Amino acid sequence: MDIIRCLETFCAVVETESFSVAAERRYLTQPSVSTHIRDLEKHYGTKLLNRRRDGITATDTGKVLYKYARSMLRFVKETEDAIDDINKLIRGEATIGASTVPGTYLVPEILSTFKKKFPGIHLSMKVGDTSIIIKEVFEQNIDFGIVGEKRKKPGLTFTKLTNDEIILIAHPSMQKKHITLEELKTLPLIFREHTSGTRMAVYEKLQRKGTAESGLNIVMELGSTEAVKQGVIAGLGATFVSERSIKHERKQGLLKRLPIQGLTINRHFWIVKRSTGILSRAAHALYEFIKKECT
Amino acid sequence: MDIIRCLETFCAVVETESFSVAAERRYLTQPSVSTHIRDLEKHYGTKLLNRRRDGITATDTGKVLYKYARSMLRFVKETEDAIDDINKLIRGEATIGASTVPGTYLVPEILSTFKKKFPGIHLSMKVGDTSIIIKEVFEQNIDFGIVGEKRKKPGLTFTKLTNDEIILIAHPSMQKKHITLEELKTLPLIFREHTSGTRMAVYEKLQRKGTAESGLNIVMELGSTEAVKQGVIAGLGATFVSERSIKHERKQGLLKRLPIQGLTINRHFWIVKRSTGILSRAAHALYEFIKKECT
DNA sequence: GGAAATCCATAAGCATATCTTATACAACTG
DNA sequence: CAGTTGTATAAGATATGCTTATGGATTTCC
Repeated sequence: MDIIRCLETFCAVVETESFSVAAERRYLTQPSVSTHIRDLEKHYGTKLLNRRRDGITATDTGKVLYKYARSMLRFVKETEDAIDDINKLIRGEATIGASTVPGTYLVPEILSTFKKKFPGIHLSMKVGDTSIIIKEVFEQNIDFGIVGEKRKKPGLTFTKLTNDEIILIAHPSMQKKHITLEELKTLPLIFREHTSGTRMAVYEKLQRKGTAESGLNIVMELGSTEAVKQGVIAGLGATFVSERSIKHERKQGLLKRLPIQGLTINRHFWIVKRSTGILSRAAHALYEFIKKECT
Repeated sequence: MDIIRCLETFCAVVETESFSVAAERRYLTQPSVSTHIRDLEKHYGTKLLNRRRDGITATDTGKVLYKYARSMLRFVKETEDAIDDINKLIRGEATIGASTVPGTYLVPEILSTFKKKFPGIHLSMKVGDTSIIIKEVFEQNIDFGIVGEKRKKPGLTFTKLTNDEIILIAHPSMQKKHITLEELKTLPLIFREHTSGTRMAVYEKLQRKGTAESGLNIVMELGSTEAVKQGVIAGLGATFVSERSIKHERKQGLLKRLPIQGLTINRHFWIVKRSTGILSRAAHALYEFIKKECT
């Protein structure tokens, strides 16, 4: 039993005084909350919550546990912060390469996130053809590369970064189960600014299918993915996002996916590094970070 | 990921300076330790341990995490103690019933353990025929009962307590895969004192199979299950124990099970209570405790 | 110098835990 | 009294974590 997880749920229940509300807050279903609480009650050998019709209250024991649990969760957080603080101090540099597609659509965003966590690491990226990037890795000019395809070459290791599909999402009230490319042209769309990697990837793909930007019905441009999401939830239009970024919202039924017939925008990449080569601390941190972000 | 579990492993590795030794200490295999550490390193985004041939050392970050982890684990323990302390204060009484077999072999031990955790609860037990116990539960003379069989009766709920098989264990060097009842008679045996529930259960079963106590080759009588186990590990003889109590030792290959042809001592019981009846706090604690102990 | 041993990493298969969906049940609410 | 709200339970799907087996790197011993 993952006690930290259960205690988080327990705290949520105590604070919201409800299993079902706590479930929402924790992005779980209500039955999961029930089992978390049951497990805790079993673990500590005592009842922790009074289930009454007029709301949930902690028992005396539950109140004590709540105090401990809160401190414990705070402590877990503190630990993470402490390690993060150390990471902030790491200095060094990492030089990576990326082929055109990931170098345009994927890596810049990741690097910018990485930079926040490791501000002391100086990053540089070289964008070029897959063959060039692979050659550069082999010749130790860059620490590692991110490319769109795997190639056999002794001394190099390729690791797959999981698919990150870009999907169209709409308000759940939307009747249709899927739409055609033609229908897409009339659909009210919300987008981020032109420089967004997701937006560029979508445009490129649409263009290859014969649909130009001007052919779309863009009703709004917003500054952040979050704002765009909220726009869709508010029913202002549909948008394209990476599948990963809307897990919660889809689970909660706030958004629904709207497949487009004959159009999937699937990005999957490979990370290539020398099999034997030992990475610098900075490069290693970046390597692991990218793997973590794309898995 | 169960972070507490991983941190426990991490601390064990730091303290033992070895993955494999830590694995033993934690009753895990070495690959499990590897993944725990890998998961932590991924989680915190940084290397935590230096893997060198001359032993494992924590990185600077690892050292910091170790300090946090130790406090965290201490805190988890403290929380448990705090709840236990509250449990100690619970006063009340619980009256249960048990049919002859569980009332002799199983319940006394459980009650004694329970009494340590809840010293303020006054316990009493009535032993009698299954039918009588069930009647007593129904008539609310006792809080609940533990019986050897399930009977259909409206208004009562039966919950199965998992099997607790009593098995013969021997030193792993023992050649044979299994033995006969005849061979058992010559096998050097270690036992606990006569009043042990396990011992009584074994004797009773053997007697029914036509083997008296005097027919056994008892070489030693020791005071505790732990001492008996150590005796077997030391190669002094074989013994009977409940399957549950030797999980670790069997996993580690310190002990092996020695099945006896035509002899299984399998105890499984039912706990019976009124379907609607609400138990007192004390009785409820005992009810949950028994379920927890026997699952 | 080479064989054996030690120690950690990785892979594959399997067991178990943990989710989710569906359903039951109890207590209010209109 | 039907409908609604809120938690418990059951069953099935999925994910996680553990173990066994294996590999690679390094050291030790003869």
